[in-house]
Amino acid sequence: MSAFGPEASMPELPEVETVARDLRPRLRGRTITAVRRGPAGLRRPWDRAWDAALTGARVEGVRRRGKWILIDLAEARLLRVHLGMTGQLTVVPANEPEPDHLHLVFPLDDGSELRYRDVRRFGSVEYFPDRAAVETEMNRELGPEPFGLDPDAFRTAVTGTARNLKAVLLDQSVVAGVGNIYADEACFRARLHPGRTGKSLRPEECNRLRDAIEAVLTRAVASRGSTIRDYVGGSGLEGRFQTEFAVYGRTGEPCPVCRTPIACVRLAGRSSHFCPVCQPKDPPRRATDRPGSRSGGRPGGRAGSRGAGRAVSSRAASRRD
DNA sequence: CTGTAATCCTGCGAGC
DNA sequence: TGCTCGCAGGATTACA
Repeated sequence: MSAFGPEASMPELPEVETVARDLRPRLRGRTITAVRRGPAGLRRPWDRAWDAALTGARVEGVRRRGKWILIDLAEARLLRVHLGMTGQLTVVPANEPEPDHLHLVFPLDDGSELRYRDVRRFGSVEYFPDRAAVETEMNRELGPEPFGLDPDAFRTAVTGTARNLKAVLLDQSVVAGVGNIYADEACFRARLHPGRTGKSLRPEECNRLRDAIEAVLTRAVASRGSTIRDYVGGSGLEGRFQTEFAVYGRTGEPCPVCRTPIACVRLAGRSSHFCPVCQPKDPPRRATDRPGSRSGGRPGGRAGSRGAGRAVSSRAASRRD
């Protein structure tokens, strides 16, 4: 592992879930007593009025949605955090020495404090006075959580686009929480080339992908996510899933299944790792396939072509009113 | 519609 | 030793 920065945790769903779980018992029931800010701004600018709004706010709970951490505050208010690439959200004793790149500190009523540190400042911390309004907006932009995905809806979303699988998996409106690492790992587990187009997948391949996403993320959550270099979760413990990477960051190393060197190409603007043998680019044709068996009569589900102005895009498939 | 690339940002390692 | 450069990438935006 040489090409990764020192803070590179690349927080995807498993890492964010780990942080949320670590923070939950440390934050629940606590009251924020002040707000301190560092000089550097984050992705979304901090509103000075939030200082007063947060002071005295009691924390009711900590949740995760996609890659977002949601800190529920009393009176239906919300603190929303995105870790970006290098964000770290921790609760530590207030007398703990402050590290560099510390951007936000929320002292708590028990002598500890919630800290947001972020070297590359791709992350964000935002306050919302109306929790329900934010959730409505998030549910409009985010697809379903990747656990217990409805196979039919997932198949519709995947086969309804000409984009490649890597782009589809990174699209948070299709499935929420998948990032570059777990997209590659899921494609490997499903034995699908990440450059395959969504609409080229047969139903059985869609189901394989669906199952692979869930399996990879479940295992990663159980391992407390992946630690690349010295990333730590909200409690200071390291993740272990990086030792289970089959393809990610393993360019040139042997495929764990067939020993073929892992390849790396750029897809959707991201480095994409795969086994050229286990994940063939061309859709496999089975000997048992009857020639000419799939002809007419597509089930009439016409999802596209909505004339309205808004860009509904692929989101329509997984959206529910 | 799809893809590509730039944007934000810092640290690291390769190369000179 | 010390410099530049490319790269890492989540989300967003502009453009081909």
